[in-house]
Amino acid sequence: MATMIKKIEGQAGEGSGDGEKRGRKASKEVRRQQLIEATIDSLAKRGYSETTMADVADGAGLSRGIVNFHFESKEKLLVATLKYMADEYSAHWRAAYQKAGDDPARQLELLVAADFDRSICNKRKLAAWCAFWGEAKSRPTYQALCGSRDEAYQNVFVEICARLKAESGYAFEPYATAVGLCAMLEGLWLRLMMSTEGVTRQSAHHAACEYLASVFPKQFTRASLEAHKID
Amino acid sequence: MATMIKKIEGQAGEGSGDGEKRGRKASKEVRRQQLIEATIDSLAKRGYSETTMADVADGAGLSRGIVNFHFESKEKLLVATLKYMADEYSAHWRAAYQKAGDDPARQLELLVAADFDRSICNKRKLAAWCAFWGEAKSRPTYQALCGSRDEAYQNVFVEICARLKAESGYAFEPYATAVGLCAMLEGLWLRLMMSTEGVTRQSAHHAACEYLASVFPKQFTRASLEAHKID
DNA sequence: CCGTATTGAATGAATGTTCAACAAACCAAG
DNA sequence: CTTGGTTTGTTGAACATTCATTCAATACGG
Repeated sequence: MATMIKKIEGQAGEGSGDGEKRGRKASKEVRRQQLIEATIDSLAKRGYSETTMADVADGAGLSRGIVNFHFESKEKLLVATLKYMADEYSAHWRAAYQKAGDDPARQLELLVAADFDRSICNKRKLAAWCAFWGEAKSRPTYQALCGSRDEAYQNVFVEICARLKAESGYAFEPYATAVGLCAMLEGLWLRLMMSTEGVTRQSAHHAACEYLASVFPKQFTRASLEAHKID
Repeated sequence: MATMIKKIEGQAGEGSGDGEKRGRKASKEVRRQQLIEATIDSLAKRGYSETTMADVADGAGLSRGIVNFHFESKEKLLVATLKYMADEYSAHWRAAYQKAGDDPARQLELLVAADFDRSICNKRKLAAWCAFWGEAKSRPTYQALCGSRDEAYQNVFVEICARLKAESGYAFEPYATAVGLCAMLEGLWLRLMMSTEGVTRQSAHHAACEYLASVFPKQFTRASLEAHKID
């Protein structure tokens, strides 16, 4: 934690050259970041309904009233936390998508692998996501932020499926197939979070690869997917 | 609601012939049922964190203190509610499984269809499930009840996949394929609950069928699955 | 010194739980 | 079929607790 703060302070320091209140403002951002991380911790450890302002403050090693200073209310804190996670997730899969170049098969493989990357697919983050999902139905703000993830994400998969069908003459419907794939990825996340044992990041990724090999046999063999395992 | 109560009272009356305190005991069960239904309503409408004892009591049209009489505490009420839903779900898929006979392909088709049946796959129940999922990580009791659903359920799918592989010579791994399929079904539920529009029970079921047709081409054609659509 | 970040105690609202009083069902006796 | 007493279900107000929010006082960088 301390390391991360140092790094961010460093970045802010080097980043923009406007002096004056930069130090202050950077510190302010550091605090927000710090409190958001503590919020994710609390969500993962205690669940949404038992996450309290006091617990967040304690987790960040700060005093009780601090959260209402940096965020206006508990509601705002939670929205900021969800937004933070949504942005992080979005940036992560877009990076993988870009790295894959123009080959749809490679795009698919990297996008699927990205979903099981350590940096975003760990018990802590998964638990936090699930906590928000559980409340999303009754809160339009959460629903919008959780849903926006899918909007663009799913469209990319639809496009990839359509291209693979065109180039290899598959019989499937691109849209329905893409929806099913996205659902499977989310479902595997759910399982990773739920089951105490038996399911690991590796085995979940393996199940997804099994799907790729079955549905897109012209592009993927089980041997080739095996070779590109995640860590 | 009133209709349901009548029916249950009637069943209890006809059912067992031990007189004495039977009428009372039936009424007690009716109250529990009524309160559990009100709890599901509240979970769906307000979410887990905003579900209060007062709201449950109001929803059932009863007084405030009644819940602590029939259930010992809020915690116990919620556990009973989850158990109720888990039992209902279990009974539902087991019925479909039994109805399918011994043909693995038919078992698969009916099990998948059962997951999108109106009686269990509706916004109200889905929202309640998701509310519990969101809290499952931090509560061993919830985790056990949510997980027990999968235990037996998933094993059935593994068995079916193994038999289909043996009889038709597929290349997939039965276990990984079954895990992926179960995950997809859960993920589709999640999507049904999340997205305000665009996803319906029918389209979700369609996506699952698309998966069946892609992974088990020897057993399913898109045309045949189309013929057995759900209502 | 000025202004800003931070503290921690005080406050008030929300909520789960308890309980004494009340109502209704039940049963036995007249 | 009444009657009276007993058990059981129900009510709603009182209580205690938890928790988000507020704010006056304080520390500290510029």
